[in-house]
Amino acid sequence: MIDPKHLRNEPEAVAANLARRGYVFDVAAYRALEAQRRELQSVTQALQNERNQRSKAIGAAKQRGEAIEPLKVEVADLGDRLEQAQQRLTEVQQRLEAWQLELPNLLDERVPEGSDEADNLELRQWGGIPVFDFTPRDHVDLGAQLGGMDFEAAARITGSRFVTLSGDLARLHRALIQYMLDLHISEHGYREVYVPYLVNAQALIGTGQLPKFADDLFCIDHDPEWYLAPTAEVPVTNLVQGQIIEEHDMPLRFVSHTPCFRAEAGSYGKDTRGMIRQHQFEKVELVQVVRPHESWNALEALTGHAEAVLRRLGLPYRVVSLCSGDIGFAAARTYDIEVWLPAQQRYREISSCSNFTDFQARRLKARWRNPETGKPELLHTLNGSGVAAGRCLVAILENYQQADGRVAVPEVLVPYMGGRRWLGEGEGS
RNA sequence: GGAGAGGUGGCUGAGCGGUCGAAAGCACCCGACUUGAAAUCGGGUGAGGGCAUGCGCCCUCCGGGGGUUCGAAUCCCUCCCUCUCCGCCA
Repeated sequence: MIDPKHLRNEPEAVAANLARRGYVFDVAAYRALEAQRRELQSVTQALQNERNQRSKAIGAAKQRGEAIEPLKVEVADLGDRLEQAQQRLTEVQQRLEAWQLELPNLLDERVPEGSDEADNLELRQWGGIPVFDFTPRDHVDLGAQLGGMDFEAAARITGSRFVTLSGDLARLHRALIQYMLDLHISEHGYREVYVPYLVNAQALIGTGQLPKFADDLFCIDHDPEWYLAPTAEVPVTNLVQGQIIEEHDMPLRFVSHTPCFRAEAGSYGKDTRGMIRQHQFEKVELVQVVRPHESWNALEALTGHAEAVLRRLGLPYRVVSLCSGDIGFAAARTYDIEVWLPAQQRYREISSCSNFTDFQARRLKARWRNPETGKPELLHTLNGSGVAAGRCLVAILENYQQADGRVAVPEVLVPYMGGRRWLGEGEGS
């Protein structure tokens, strides 16, 4: 949520910022509603004040042993007037709040202008693009040849956009996750957390998935409604929901391995082949909870932590700064890390690292105690994939493939693979 | 699933329907004492919001929602959560 005070004081500035996203904020309509709110609130509070005074007077009179019936008659219609005013105020307040919950975060000024993916700004590349003396196969073909990647079985069990892995591939997938967790815990200072995969609406509102993006979520038939978490960002960031964090505990750095569930509504016909876009995938997520003044540095550090995974795995990648038209709802600034996929001859997103500034914190009522003021103040939240396991598996298969269909195991994963150096030979394949 | 207890400020914990936003303690801040610190003493200290934006005035908040009442932290209904015991169980 955008700071309501800022919204009130400078709606034009907010509108101008949001316009960069292509979001139209109707300042006049907002002003009108806000004026209504102000008027109704003043009236309501005046009535409440009167009620309080009268009630106190009645209480005092009663204690003096005076008759209170005449006093009660005087306030007979006060209750009705108050209730009416309150109802209208509540209605306007709810409309305002609903509106504010649908406003995306303000963009940082460094976010490049643009309308879509094509306008994202490349910041750096790492690793040479591999050259093959044969036509590289994609991960689906490789998986079929290696055995153990079965989309048909998953379709029987559930439907499209699911996969089953078995043997070496299942183990490699698990090895990746273990490796990433170990790296972030032992070298990057994160604390591992285990969290619920089913989350309630309030948690999703807190991080910004609701109310606007309900179509992207799987909802469970349960009262109250529960949703399958689309990313660990939701349960992990909500660890600080409603909390006041002491300064000496900050910054908080959490890493969590979870499955992620996405309805992928609106992506029909997109990436229908293979594991790139699934309803269910595994991810190792990095979340940071920081003091406001350090969040921009934290974004650089967090992105570096995600990059470290790809460097250690020897996977070529680039980092792009998402443009104003492509950046997510809650983010003030986002770096996407894109890994090279030889079969597609292009970079594909494997991590997305964002600074949400105080946008999520305001929705979450997540605060820290600022020692300079002694008061609880909104903190800043960040997160990034570190990294998506499914897509990383794809990248390893495609980048490490050999002419004969075997796949080399990245050096750092060998210990996690029981010493195995090759997929496609020996037991397990 | 069955039975019971409870959810109050940063924490612990009081609170006959009427100056209760809430006692007390802890923690914290300021001051005094002290060479300094500790201890002690005095004072202060919840959050969100509206109007004024000089001081200030006012509203809301005692798990969530609804109700009774002139008036609710206090009574009623309902939902959620926590704890204890029993049952079942990965």
